[in-house]
Amino acid sequence: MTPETLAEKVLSATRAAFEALGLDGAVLPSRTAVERPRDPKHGDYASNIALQTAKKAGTNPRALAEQIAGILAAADGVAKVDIAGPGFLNITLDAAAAGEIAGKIVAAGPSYGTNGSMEGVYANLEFVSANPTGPIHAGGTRWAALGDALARIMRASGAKLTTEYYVNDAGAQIDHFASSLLARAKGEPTPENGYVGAYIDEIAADVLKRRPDALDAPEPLEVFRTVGLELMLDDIKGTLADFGTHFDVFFSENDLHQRGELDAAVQRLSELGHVYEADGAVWLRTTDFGDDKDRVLKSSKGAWTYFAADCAYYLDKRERGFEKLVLMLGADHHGYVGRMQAISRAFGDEPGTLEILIGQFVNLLSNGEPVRLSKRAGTIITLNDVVEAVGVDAARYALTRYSADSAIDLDIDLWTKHGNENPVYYVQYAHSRTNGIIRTATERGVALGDGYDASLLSHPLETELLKVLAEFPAVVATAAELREPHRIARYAEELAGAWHRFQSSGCRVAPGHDEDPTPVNVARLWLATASRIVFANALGLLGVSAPERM
RNA sequence: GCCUCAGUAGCUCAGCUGGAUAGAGCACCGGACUUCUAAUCCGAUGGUCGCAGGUUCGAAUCCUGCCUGGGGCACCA
Repeated sequence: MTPETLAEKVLSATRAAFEALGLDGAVLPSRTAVERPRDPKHGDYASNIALQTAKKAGTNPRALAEQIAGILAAADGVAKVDIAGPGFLNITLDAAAAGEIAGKIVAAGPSYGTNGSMEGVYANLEFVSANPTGPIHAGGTRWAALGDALARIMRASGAKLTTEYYVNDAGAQIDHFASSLLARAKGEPTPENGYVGAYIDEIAADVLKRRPDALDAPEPLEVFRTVGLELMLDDIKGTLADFGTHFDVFFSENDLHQRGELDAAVQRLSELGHVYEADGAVWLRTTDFGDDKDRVLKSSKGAWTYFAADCAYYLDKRERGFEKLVLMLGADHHGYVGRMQAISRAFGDEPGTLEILIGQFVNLLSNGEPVRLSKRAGTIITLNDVVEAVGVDAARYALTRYSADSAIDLDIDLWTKHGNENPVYYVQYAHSRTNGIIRTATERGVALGDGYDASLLSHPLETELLKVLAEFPAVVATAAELREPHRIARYAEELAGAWHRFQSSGCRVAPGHDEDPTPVNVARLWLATASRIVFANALGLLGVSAPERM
């Protein structure tokens, strides 16, 4: 029995109890959940529904719990229901009912963990969106890992999602980028506000390789702008692809300008009555929507601001049909939240249409000291530096196992260790060990066959492992709802612990060398196979590999 | 000054949409490999959940104020 099924039984038992006691069923929630108690003495699952509803219904939690327990105890698969403390229901399942979950997981395979919590949500998830004037830095690396994992998790929860990278290929920064390239190509010093680093020299050289005539062209700067941008963007795309992060759309800001979408967006905002002119500039009255000051759309010099492009981009996304726009930004951009939300409201959208996730910074540590300089970029640590230091798997795992709200110190020494102090190895090793055990059991004649006797999975550590396995779909759903990929990593670590404990307990999956397989071996092979599936699925949601052998 | 994130074991962090005796890894101490991967496991030690109030049957979790640290407050991009 899955926790979800049990929760439904708890709810229907509660409904029946309300009826029996003549209480008003209107106070009951439409759904409830059971939790896995920390203390095994409290049964397999616990429900606090009596505590949550008794007061509203005007009765005593304990009395209500008594009534629910009586009804629930008679349900299929429920062995025992105890009442504890102020009114907790402690539920123990039949071993067979608990053991069924292994079969369900094996049957579901790669789809185990998918759930419908975001079914029908048509969403756009934008992340990284680093300026194409240089390599992706450490902060962007975090969003690359986190955003990609979140995309996988939301899709596993049924969302119809497009991932998107906004390319700021218009404006002054690109001008500085182009003039920096041109200067280096001519062997001149980098101009003021220019970009420096080995990559500028490389790209300048590559532009010349592709366009040997670049310096003699009628407008050399334009050649360096166009070709340089393309090369830089290709470099970024390649880096992201190597990192396992996929974007459905790379959206060009320049296209917005070319298509006249800024004028159209501002026109629309103007019609809605939120635009005014003052001091020679054109403003959006964002203060009507909670921003702390109004924002300029067009400067007194007649140039569109970046903010005007933001408005156009927002409108473009909405006109492409997305109902929910999720935007991941670094903590250095949190000041943008107010004005971005104001754009959404100014266009008449409901609160919640635009959702902005703010993530804190990443520091790279080596020997306990912050690493500050990048080999290639010269100034700041890049995604490639991080991957070079710890590898893709460790980097992705390290960047997704912490809440985005926490600033993290990524310690190179820790994340390259081969031991259980390194969480990614701990989890990957558990997977490969599971795989090895299945391999050995298979060699010794154990096969899944047509089925297994679920009641044989009754050892306390088997029961515990089954409960952890059963939790996975709910963990995925919660991670999707709260946009918190780190829950998947933490869950994987918990599962690894449960698995290692099970297999260290003397509960053997494979028979001894000269022994014939028993029904217990078969049942455990189902359990091991289910475990392997969940490890692989959990790591898959994080974009981390699940090695067969280590 | 305002906004925002964080403050939980010696260290790094979970837990925070209110629930039972606050957890994990590391570190330290003591154990377990003729047996499916010891890259593992078991046990012990370790806590005024930053401080002070409040809300209630119940607060690490919600509210208010304060303290400390990170980040941010452009007609830049």
